[in-house]
Amino acid sequence: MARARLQDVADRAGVSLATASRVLNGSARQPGEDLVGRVKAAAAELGYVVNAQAQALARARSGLLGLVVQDISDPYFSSIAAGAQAAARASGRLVLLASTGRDPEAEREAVAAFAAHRVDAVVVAGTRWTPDEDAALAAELGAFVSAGGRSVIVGQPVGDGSVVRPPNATGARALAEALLAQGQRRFVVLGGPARVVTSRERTEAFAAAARAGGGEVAEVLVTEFSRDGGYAAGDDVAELVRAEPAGGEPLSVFAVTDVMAIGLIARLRELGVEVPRDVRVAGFDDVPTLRDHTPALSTVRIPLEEMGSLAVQAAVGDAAPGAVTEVGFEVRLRDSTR
Amino acid sequence: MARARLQDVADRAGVSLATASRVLNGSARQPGEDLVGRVKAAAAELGYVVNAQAQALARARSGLLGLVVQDISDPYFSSIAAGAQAAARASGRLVLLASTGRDPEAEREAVAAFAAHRVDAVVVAGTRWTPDEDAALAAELGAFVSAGGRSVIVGQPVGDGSVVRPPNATGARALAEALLAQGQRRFVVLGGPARVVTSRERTEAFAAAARAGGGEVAEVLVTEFSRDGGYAAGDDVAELVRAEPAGGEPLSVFAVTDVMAIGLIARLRELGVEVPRDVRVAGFDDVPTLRDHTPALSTVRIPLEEMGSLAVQAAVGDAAPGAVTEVGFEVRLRDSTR
DNA sequence: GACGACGAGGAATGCGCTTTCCAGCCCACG
DNA sequence: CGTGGGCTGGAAAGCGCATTCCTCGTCGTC
Repeated sequence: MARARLQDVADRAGVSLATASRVLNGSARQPGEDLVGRVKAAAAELGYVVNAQAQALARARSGLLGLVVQDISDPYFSSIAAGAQAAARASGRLVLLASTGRDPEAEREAVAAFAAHRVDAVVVAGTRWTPDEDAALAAELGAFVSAGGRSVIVGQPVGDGSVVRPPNATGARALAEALLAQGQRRFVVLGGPARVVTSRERTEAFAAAARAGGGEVAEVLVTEFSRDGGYAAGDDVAELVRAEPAGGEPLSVFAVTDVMAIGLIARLRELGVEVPRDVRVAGFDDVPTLRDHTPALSTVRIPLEEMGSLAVQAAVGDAAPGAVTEVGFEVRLRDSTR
Repeated sequence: MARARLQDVADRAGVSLATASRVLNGSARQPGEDLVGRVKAAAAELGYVVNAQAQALARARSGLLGLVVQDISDPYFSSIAAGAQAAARASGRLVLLASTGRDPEAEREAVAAFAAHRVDAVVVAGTRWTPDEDAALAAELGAFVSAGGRSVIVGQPVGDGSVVRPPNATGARALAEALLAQGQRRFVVLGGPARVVTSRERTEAFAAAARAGGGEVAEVLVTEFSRDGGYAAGDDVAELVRAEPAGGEPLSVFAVTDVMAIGLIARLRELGVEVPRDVRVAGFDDVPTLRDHTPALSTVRIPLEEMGSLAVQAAVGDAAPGAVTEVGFEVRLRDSTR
């Protein structure tokens, strides 16, 4: 059966199209009670389902929210997505999702596709790259915004638009200080490539704070920004550990994300290096799925769901565009750095 | 600046609306070379971005795909979503995401909202509940399908529409057989409430196979269908373990999902019950994020991303609606059942 | 009792695009 | 040289809805 149109409902109820529209789709002006009843009954009988596309066209707003993340299967992003989705629903909007596989060009394409669908706002979550690689995205977002859209970045700012800022520097600094307070002095930082801004921010802040507090950063290891990167770095870390004078304080490794820390620990275990006995390891993010890892991972908790939710609120609320929201964090020292 | 319309492009290029449309939006009929050039140039100069809403209205297809999952932050669903999103992109479609928090009514609402947005197809992922609770969803899907949409379920069939079937029964059976083959005989099953069909399917198949193979199912524990449920059941399991005669074969627990198994193991550890020394634990799903858990979890791997991708292909491809795709699985015996 | 204000319902316009249908042209062929 | 077929570009009719006017009826007021 073909879909009923609003006109069909109006005909069946014996009213005009305008009246039916006012009854069914939330107009400020409500017709008389009898008409309302007739229209609603007719709509129910016909199984009328409003066409949101047509509505969007007529109203010039789609009720859609674009969310682009770098990898939806990564718990970091899926947590953000959960928060964003919930907030979007609360605001009566639907979420258009794009998962880009960490490809800057795919990010740009996603924003372009969202713009074509006339989303009310777009939220881009994920670390930034080099200015060059970000340029295309910035341009696309700029075009979108200057055409009347709103954009919010979760991560490092790119172009204009609001930003929800993860506490990379402050969190990494606080973590360093907490480890120093425990008496740890010799550190290794395990980061991703320099072009990954999140990695760079955490690395630099941690290293600076460690040195400022009297610690030493023995090495900054660079690997892939992923679990497998952490795993791959296991051999290098094991070597560093073995080169340490026996009997001293164990080395402390700060892996710039939890998943890298997890991969690292897995490889170390295979190599017979025990955490925290032989080397301590801390991560960053406190992703929920890894809560039950052994040894329990010391890390910096950041409120991922809240970040998603804040981003959406900034995107659809009446907050001034261009606002920067820095969220809180909490250092969690657990067994992996005992 | 207001958005340029196709009409503006046509005017600037000195051609008709029809010609501009044919040039820019993939018509079979392409105008002469000079016109094509002029139109493209005009579009570029104006920064023209097609309005997909209007296109959808005129073409009567939206290029949208609705995906409803029960909890996007759960790695089970985020993996499915990753596969679905990738397949959707490959087919040139955008994904509308709804995460329902395991609320059947929210599932129904999501499908209704998708129907309003005239998605080409909707994919519903997640376990089913009781027939009563599923009725509303079934009706909503039925209406959507009879209005010309397509629907695919990942999980247990509800209403008509195609199904991508996780190998719950066959997988659980195979796991039981594998454990029996290792010489294990005494089992406990840790499942969710009976209304959670996925839990029921796995529980029943496992128990039947265990008994058929000469094993004994000492108990079927019921808890929440989540990590916390597994955690909460830890005390009961610990008690069962302590009640065992010393020196015998350790008990084997089959938790119907990995996350439940993880929660269970976490609680057992707190209680001083070691896995696998004091009790063995197996899970189901083999979610990627838990790959590095200790002890490594014995489980049944199911191809989550592939399931998402298959569902989308069934939804947008020309496969016969109503098809049932059962995916494969692989029993993975690891340390937790040694 | 007449006039004006107000409110309720309906006709019509437009949102931005696709797609028929038409008219005009050029070429080939008889 | 005339006619028909095949193209090409354009005009126009929707797609399904929101919303602005407009009209008409009703009630209140003087």
